[in-house]
Amino acid sequence: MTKAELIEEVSTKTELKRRDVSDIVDSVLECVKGALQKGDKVQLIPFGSFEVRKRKAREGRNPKTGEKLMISARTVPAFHPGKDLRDAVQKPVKKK
Amino acid sequence: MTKAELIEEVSTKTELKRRDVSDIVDSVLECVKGALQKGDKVQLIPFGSFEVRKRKAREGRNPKTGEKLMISARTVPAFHPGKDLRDAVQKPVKKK
DNA sequence: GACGGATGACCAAGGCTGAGCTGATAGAGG
DNA sequence: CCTCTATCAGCTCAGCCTTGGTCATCCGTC
Repeated sequence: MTKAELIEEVSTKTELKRRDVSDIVDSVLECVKGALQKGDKVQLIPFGSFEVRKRKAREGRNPKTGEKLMISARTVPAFHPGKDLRDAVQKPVKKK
Repeated sequence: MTKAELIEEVSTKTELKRRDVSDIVDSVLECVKGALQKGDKVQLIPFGSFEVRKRKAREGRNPKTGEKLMISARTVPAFHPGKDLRDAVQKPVKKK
């Protein structure tokens, strides 16, 4: 599902202009990005939370050449799913 | 940052009603959840992608008692950050 | 606006899985 | 049309993930 399809679906659901939906979705992503830049956590309860994770430096490896290389410590964006999402994606094999 | 603050900020940016923003954000999350339930991937380029990840069954451990326990295989929601996000959360040490 | 219900964070310790390294290409999205 | 992402290889270690109770907080209702 692409952003266009998502916007299509949302505009249908909410009966709002696709332009507005697109605008809002874009702004939401901008805001989340901004918050993460500031190191803030974004909580979309009960959907999940966006947060930044510190990654320590480690020894990686070039999968093509097999050469060892140093991966510097970095900050990566992470998403922690909420209960709603975790439950939703579970296969209906086991119904709780 | 909570959902309310996010909506506040987005409504300010887009100059749209807070009610509409809230409605749309909610619908977006619903759509993403639905797509993930179907096993689809949701691409919010260049922000990132939501996808489901298969987790193999493994032997866990009760951190309280130390007892071993079997963790059944499961499907978990995951978020893969896009280039924009990955770059954004990096410390401004290196400005591109 | 205030309260209640619900959800998330937190913590313990330890083991193993999965992410992620490069980079070129192909395909698709904006 | 340009940019972005997925994909793939093999290998390694670090981060995560488990339970469960409690506390804070967030959302929604009244």
